[in-house]
Amino acid sequence: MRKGESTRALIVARAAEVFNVQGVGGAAISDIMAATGLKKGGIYNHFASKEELALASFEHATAVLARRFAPVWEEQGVNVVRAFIETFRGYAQRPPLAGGCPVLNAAIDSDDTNPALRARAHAVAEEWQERLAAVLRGSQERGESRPEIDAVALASVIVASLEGALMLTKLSDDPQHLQWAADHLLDYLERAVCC
Amino acid sequence: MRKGESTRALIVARAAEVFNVQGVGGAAISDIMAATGLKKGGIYNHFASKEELALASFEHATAVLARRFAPVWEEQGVNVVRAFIETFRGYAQRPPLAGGCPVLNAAIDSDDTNPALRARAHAVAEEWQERLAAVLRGSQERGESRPEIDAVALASVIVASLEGALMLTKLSDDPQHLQWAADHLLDYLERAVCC
Amino acid sequence: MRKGESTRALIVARAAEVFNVQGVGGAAISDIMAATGLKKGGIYNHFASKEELALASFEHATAVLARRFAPVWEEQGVNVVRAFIETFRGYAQRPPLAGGCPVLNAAIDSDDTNPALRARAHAVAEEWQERLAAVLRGSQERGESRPEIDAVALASVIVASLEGALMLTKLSDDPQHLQWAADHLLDYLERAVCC
Amino acid sequence: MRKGESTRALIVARAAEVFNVQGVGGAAISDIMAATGLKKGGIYNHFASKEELALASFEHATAVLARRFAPVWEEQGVNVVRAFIETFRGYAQRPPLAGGCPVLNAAIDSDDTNPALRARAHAVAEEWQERLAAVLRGSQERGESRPEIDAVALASVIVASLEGALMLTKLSDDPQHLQWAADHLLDYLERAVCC
DNA sequence: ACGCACGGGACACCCCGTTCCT
DNA sequence: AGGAACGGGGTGTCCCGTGCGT
Repeated sequence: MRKGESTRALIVARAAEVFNVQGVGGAAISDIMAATGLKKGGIYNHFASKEELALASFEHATAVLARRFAPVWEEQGVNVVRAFIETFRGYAQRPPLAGGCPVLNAAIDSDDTNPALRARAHAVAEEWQERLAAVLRGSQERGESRPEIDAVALASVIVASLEGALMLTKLSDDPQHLQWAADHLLDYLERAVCC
Repeated sequence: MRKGESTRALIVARAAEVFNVQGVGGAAISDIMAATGLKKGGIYNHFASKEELALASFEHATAVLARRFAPVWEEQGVNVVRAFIETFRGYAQRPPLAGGCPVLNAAIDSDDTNPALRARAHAVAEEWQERLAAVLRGSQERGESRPEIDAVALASVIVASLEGALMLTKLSDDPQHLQWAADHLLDYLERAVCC
Repeated sequence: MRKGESTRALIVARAAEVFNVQGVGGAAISDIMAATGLKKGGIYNHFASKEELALASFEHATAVLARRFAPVWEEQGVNVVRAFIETFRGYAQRPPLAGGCPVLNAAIDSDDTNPALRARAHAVAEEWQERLAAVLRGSQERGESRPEIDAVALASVIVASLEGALMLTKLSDDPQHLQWAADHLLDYLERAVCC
Repeated sequence: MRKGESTRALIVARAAEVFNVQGVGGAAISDIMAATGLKKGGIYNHFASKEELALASFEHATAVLARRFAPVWEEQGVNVVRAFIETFRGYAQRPPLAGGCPVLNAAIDSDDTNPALRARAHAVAEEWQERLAAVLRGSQERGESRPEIDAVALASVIVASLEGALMLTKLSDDPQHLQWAADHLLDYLERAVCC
């Protein structure tokens, strides 16, 4: 790897956390400077603007998320859903990124500004739901799950519950909300699966 | 009401929406000026600082929320929970405030800055959960609900699911997520209640 | 005078010296900040850009020059020329502006950039020459000076000699060059006048 | 001449013009790059810093001047002075260096910065005056010139007049000023010489 | 009570000089 | 010798909060 690329990777990695904690609008380049140890010139050598850096940083954040969730999609059948829930539960002890779930943050943080960033967050959330829905539908087709359940709806509920619990956990600084949500979803899943 | 007070009320009402949409840090006084038609002097006559205005605005936002939820707490027994869920479902068509749920926004928007604002949002979320938990516990004590359910946990799950669904709705601009979450919770509730 | 106007006048007065010493391109806004005690916002409140400030500053510089030279034009006949030379000679002890003659500086400093500034400097130099030439021509018409002398040329020589001597004085830090030039011109004038 | 030396000579020659036109502070390395066709690394291979390049460039500029003035000092007696004036007059049609007289430019351009450059310019101006003064003194000693004239002062006046006229010519883009100054000096010289 | 101008401060982006690596 | 990379400074803009005038 060339010198510049490793520097660029460093910037992106640090900036991803800074942006995730402070928001894109709330973070100044000086914060990125402090986090990376580089000066302004060194940062603007790799990115034309703050927005470009923000986009690359979010891309990095989603890549970190993807790496965390990679084992989830390796599971078989409904175990995918269980692994997804457990992985989310792990956010409490071992967050993939400082500042919480980047999807949640990006959804709220960027209102109208940064439509690109918002689109990326949307894409990640959609991918999660689609994958979960596909697994649930497959389970139904194999007769392992109750057919009257709306797979798409359940996938949405799973993601929503976990993200919402993450928010409550962040707000109250109490990881219990995440545990409750995970337990609730697993419990609900048991009844939906067994037939 | 004196002249000044009505002006103050106007400022707070408009500022609440502006802050809810753009965030406290992202909103400039000039935005408040545009929203109220007043000039800077007119605003700073009523509030010492932007932060003070933000606090008063959030107070206003919670008051609006409280008014919206007032009928909920008038219900009897578990109907309180059902009414709570339905009220949340109504967010999609008729949001109490432009920009979405102020609790959700405040939870994400204010990371470390504005600890007072964060505390207020936390208090609202806690109040919701405590009231729902109390209702559920009362229902259990009266033998109307299954005793093995953790009332506090369920209250947390309800709030988390709805707030999370609100986030997904905002992210995808699709109110369906909220519907799914509400349906799911009502469905779950039915099974918990009937015995 | 309103508050802002006095501030503006202060900025212009200080900036005129800074620009005259360091040149427009060589002077940073931070130098103006240090010279005025104001911060950047306070300066840019009064001027849209550095160039606009530079123009206003040069306008101030020419006004200072005009005030210094005002008594010169009050003189009668060829005494105007003598007074002009003596006033220039006074530059050595009491420069009208720190950094030397703004006309000389502007002529060299602004090569292609700042054509407006260059035009102003040109106008001042032209005015001097025209006034001197008019005086000399009047003297010739009254028969007080030798008619074979080219008034326009002599006016040019006077200004050129004094500005050039000013340059040598600046370069060698020796006011003698200015004295020599003044003495030479006065001596030459004597022979041209008496007939 | 080795390859590197010819490159160095090319850089110096081009840079001398760039610096003479834009000033040392006003010229960027990128301007030198554009003028030479070299890249930054190619330039910094030969010069440790911009200032060192500026100094070498000014040295080159003075060498060009010296070559132009070499025939002047070959003349006999007061003809040296006449040749000096005529050579200066030739500046208008055939400037030795783009951007005007480097002595004049250096005197104004470098205020405090680049004291070395200033010293070089001073040395050139002094050398001119001393040589002219020596010639004039020699003429007086030989009884060819009026003894009451201050040779040193006249030398200063000659240089000052010509440099000042050069400035006016540059400012007004009219070579006439230079002609007038030359004519005036020659005319004055005639009267000083004849006895 | 409200408008406006003013000043302080921070920030994004740009450009330049210099060094290092190739 | 080329070119990327980095440090530093500079410009213009925005915003917050204050004070004066109305």
